[in-house]
Amino acid sequence: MRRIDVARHARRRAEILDAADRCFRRSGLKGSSIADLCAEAGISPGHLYHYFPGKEAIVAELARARLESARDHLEEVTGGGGSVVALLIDEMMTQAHGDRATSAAMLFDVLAESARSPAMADLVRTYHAAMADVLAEILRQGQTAGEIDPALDPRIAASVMVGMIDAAKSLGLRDPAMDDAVRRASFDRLIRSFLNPRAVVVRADAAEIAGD
Amino acid sequence: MRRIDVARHARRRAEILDAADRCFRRSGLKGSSIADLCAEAGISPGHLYHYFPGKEAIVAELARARLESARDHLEEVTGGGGSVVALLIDEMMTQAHGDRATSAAMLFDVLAESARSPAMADLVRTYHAAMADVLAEILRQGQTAGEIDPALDPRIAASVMVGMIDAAKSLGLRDPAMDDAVRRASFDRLIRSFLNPRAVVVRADAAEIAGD
Amino acid sequence: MRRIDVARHARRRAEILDAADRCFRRSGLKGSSIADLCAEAGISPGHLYHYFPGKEAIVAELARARLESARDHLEEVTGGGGSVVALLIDEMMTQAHGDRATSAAMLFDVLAESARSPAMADLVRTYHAAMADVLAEILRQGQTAGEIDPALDPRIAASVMVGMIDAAKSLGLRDPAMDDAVRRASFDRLIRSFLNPRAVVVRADAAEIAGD
Amino acid sequence: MRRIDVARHARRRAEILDAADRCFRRSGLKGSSIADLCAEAGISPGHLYHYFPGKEAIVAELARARLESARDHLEEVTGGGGSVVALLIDEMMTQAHGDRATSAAMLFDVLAESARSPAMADLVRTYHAAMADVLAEILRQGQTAGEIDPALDPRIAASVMVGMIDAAKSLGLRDPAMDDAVRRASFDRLIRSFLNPRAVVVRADAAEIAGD
DNA sequence: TATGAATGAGGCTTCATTCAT
DNA sequence: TATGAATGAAGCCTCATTCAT
Repeated sequence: MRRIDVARHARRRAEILDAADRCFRRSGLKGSSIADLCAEAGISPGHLYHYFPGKEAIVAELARARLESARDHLEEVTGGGGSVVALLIDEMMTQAHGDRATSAAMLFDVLAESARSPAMADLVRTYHAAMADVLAEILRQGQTAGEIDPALDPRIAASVMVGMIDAAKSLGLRDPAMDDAVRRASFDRLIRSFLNPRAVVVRADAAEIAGD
Repeated sequence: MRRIDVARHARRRAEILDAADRCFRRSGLKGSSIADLCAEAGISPGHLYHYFPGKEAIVAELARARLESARDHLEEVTGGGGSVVALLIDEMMTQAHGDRATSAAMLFDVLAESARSPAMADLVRTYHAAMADVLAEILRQGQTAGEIDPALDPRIAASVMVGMIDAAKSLGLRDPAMDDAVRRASFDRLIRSFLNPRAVVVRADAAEIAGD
Repeated sequence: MRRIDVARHARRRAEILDAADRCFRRSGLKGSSIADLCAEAGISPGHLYHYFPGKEAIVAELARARLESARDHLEEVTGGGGSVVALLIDEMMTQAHGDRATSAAMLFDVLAESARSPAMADLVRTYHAAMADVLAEILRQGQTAGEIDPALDPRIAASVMVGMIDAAKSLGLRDPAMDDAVRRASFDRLIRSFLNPRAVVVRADAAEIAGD
Repeated sequence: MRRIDVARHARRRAEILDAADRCFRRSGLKGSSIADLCAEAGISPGHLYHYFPGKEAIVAELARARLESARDHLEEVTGGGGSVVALLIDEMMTQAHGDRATSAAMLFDVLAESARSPAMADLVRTYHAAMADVLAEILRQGQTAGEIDPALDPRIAASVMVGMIDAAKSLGLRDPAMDDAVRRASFDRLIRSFLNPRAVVVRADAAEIAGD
């Protein structure tokens, strides 16, 4: 008698998560009420509990989904060839764009919450490690290709790179007036000179000699 | 009598703000109730409204106070001599330490809120600008002293430095297991090679020649 | 096919009632939700309404079933020979044992509800009368056998006996630490001396003379 | 500035407890909502939480108050002289009267809850012990006065007496049509023959000889 | 200045019940 | 017969804020 069952359930769940995502971006984690989520999802307050055991579970699942998709995206990007460093910087600027402010807001909400909720802290640590692992692999490729200073510990540098992505987001909020070209140039220099200071110097010298 | 009252009033206000600060660090902006603040400050709920028109005002004033004190601290530190770059890095590590997690949590709460509340956004922008101005002055001194690449725009670099402080905080939450020496070395390299890649390379070469 | 369906229906109903019984014992009348009953019975919430018009009907039917089975049990026990008084006391201790606490809890829930709901009050009165009628017949047999004071009104004494069964249950909750042998001895004396004080005295005298 | 303070607070608390008592008698423990209590007490829903941390606390305090007052009442009654057994029976009938049904309902609600909630079980056990201690003292006096069989363990008999009070309540609900004189006579015989079977027999003999 | 009583809206969650399939 | 999606009222509790004292 039941047929679609699982698919339908999963679809509904996803819809609710989407609605929750919109609410959380708009009003923050604590600023969004269950009633808000339900209104956004177009369901009744009671019905939400057929899909999730509570608000915390929704937050956790959404946070996990976002962190996971960030990692997946990184993994996917890795496949192509080309300059690893350029790729990294592109990635960073991309992360800082899009629904820039709201995306950053939710990330910072999650980070703030991770300082208070052990469960959220676990989530954040786990997915940070996963992202850093993916990035470390990219960095190792860059070292093999001679693009990146071989003396750098890839895993530690990867962790720092994630910090740079956060920095890009924080600057997006702190200094939204900054010109995008300037922003990109700054992070370009920041990342390049961290990953391979020698290349930066050489390039600068070449430019100088060329009469820049 | 007038003067004493004014002083008393100001003192009380400061006490309440301190209490609020403790609460907000502990439980977050939305997670702290007026009752919590009052309990922490040792006053009655009604009385709190003699000092502040509402919770939002407390949050705003506290945020302002914190941003202002961060700027003041920077300004104060500037006075001494010594290596400007080393000073910057020390400053960054200091910021990342202390009640590290709780301090970061409140900053991220404020940043997240700034994506939603125009008033908070103004506050964040204004004080970011103030901090960046102070930092820019330090960087200029470094350029005069030959420590920092003179090609760098001091004001833009200053903005990036603030982003690095945020990055240090975010990494403190994302990767708390990272060794402090490693963390310091990473940020040392990050900042030094951003501000003066040539110096980093030269120093590395010297170390190599010395047979490291 | 008709017959099978009817049997199936009855069987299902009984299963649901059993599940409800377990829930009600565990969590109380108001403490058990329809969802709980369904989970325990292994059916869906919607389906339950094919068998019962609502929760109240389940409670009523279950109460009736329990009171009825108590009466049936008494009736059944009556058949055998032997001392009627001993049989009564055994019955009382048996009632007080088993899933003692949970069984008592449900009885008291029903009694309490009977003070509020006229329908429940009717049920309780009706089945009390039925039980007392059965017990009265036992007592009459005891009087014929000379075991019980013939001056006692059997129907009234029967009502009191039911009260004693309730007392045994209440003491089980009020004083669970009381030793079972002590409990039995107490109720033994209570019942025997109520039903036939002379026999108790004579027995005591005999014991004394024997040099106890 | 505050003056009445404590007295006012205590008065309000008592008023709320009274209102709660009325609600619980009327609709049962689980059947009374916080909104009901507040409406009955004439306060707003939120305000109740200035006096009690939650519903459970109200239930517990009310249960405690009732059990305590029952014990105090017993203690008070003890003071007078006269036949201890008569006093006990009077007490029992009194307990069974008054707002009989509602009082019994609340007791049974509490007993039922004690089978599920450890906290309530503790309360019930504690106050049962207290009541039984008081009763035991009365029984000891009766033994000294020669009214009660000296072979009886007073503490155990006291526990059984409490069970009899419960039985009186249960019979009030099960068989409300029973004539009060009959009810009294039954419990009179029950208690007297339990506490001193010999006296009952002697009295019966005397009555018989007198030509009853 | 200072208290804490008081409010009522709103938060999260549970529930008995109905409905489409 | 059987499911489980769906509802919306209600339950307990918290909150920012106001008011009488």
